[in-house]
Amino acid sequence: MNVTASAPQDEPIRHDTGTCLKVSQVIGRIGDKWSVLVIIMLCERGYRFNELKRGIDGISQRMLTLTLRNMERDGFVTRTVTPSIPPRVDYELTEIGRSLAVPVRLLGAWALQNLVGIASARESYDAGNEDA
Amino acid sequence: MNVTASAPQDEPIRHDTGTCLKVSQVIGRIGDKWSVLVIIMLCERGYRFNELKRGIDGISQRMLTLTLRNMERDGFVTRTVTPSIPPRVDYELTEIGRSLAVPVRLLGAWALQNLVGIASARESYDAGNEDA
DNA sequence: CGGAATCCATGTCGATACTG
DNA sequence: CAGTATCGACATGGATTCCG
Repeated sequence: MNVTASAPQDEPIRHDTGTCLKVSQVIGRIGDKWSVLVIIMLCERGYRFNELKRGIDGISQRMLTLTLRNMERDGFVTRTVTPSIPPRVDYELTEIGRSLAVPVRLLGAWALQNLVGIASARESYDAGNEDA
Repeated sequence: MNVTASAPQDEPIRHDTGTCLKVSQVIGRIGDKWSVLVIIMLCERGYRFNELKRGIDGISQRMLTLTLRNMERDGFVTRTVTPSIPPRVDYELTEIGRSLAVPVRLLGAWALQNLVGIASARESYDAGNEDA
């Protein structure tokens, strides 16, 4: 384990901590509290700031701003300002953002299929440990 | 947006905040700092505690324990104790854990392909904002 | 070896208030 | 409308120490 340099070509897919760390970081980034919701919502079409805010139940103004800023920084969304009165700001997924949406939705589909299993696994676990 | 009940059957895949929230929670769970690394490493084969610790560069004993506990609780890994001296504890993915590994690896593959693009997007963004 | 317990620094997030 | 600024609560994570 811990192949920091390149693997010696004698194995299919090596574990490589360095690479996996980066992968983990990306997943950690979109794994924050709101990014996935924003991505999935923007899959449909572009949205304005307050549309997103209303669509994503429970998100605060602050967190929506921060989430969008991070996604913009990573190149996942575009931010289009129309300097009218009142001002109008539209967000939409970039090409890379849409490509990200694909595996994200796959993970989402997996989550949906396994929600019940996970919940019951937790129950069993918690039940088995409460007699400690 | 915000279809809490069922969608009015006139659209293919509705956004449904309630469902997406659960999805987001699952992604948030595996989106923590270490779970993905553990999952990917356990894909190869079962590992002992300290093997995992050595394989995942930078993880503390505490975080490995917590991560494994959470994954065990969700039913992703099994924990097998062999009460020898010294004690031996083996971890391996369950069936559901292996099925989770599939979309996780897909997301990982996406991350690998887009690492460079993301990095350069950040540079552009940071460069464009430093004159503010 | 495989933890559990404690302590502490930092990060994350929500609520609130203010701005152009 | 679409933010920014500030604050405090809470969660996350690392270091260290102790235990069976």
